[in-house]
Amino acid sequence: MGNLVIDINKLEMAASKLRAIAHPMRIAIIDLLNDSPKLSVTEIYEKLKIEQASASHHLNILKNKGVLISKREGKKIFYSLKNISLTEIIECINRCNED
Amino acid sequence: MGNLVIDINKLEMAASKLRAIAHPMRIAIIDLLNDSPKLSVTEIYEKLKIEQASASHHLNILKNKGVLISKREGKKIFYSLKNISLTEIIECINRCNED
DNA sequence: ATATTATTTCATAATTTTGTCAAAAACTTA
DNA sequence: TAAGTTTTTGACAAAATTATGAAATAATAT
Repeated sequence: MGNLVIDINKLEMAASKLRAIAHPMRIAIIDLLNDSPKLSVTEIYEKLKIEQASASHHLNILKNKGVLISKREGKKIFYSLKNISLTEIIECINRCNED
Repeated sequence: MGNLVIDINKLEMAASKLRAIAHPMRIAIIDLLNDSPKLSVTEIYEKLKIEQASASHHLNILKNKGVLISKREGKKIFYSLKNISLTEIIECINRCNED
């Protein structure tokens, strides 16, 4: 009785992951990466017409939340959607939205 | 190409729902309601030792996000977990946390 | 070393969330 | 109707979170 049924840490992780994704510029980044297997920071900031540092910042947020992965190849660092990818996330969202 | 795959509205709804739940006092409220089928606002604020208005605000947030439902009976208004309840939410969280 | 690419840090601005108070509303009972 | 409960609402300031831009730093390739 009265025992905490919900793990507040997991909740906060999930909430912060969704919050991270629910941002116009980051949606745009995810959208770009949904069409290309991988893109460098330069490609991303040029396509989206934002500053490099800004792109890096957003990419880092998405990486920290486990949405993206990065891999260096020569000079550049390429970002990709983490394999489990969007369909899983979207399924989760829809589940959360069921009323 | 470049078409928005994610519905930003659904994302924001899910994010805000999780954010609503991921709050210590609201977790406590959900926890209380997990043990009782229904509780009045008075019962809740007394058990949690918070102000009535504060309880009402939190309850309203949870109700707006579809976590709780309310029903008037005589003088009092009783809140309950919305039937789909916690197991669904917890499953969703765990899904979201899969790495 | 130099140029390129990306990250990190820092300051600051903007936004969101919270808590509290007082007033209003909804309802019941006498 | 008047008086008493119970709950909601709105307004406001404090606190916390998030966003943004500029400059410094790091890592790599040639």
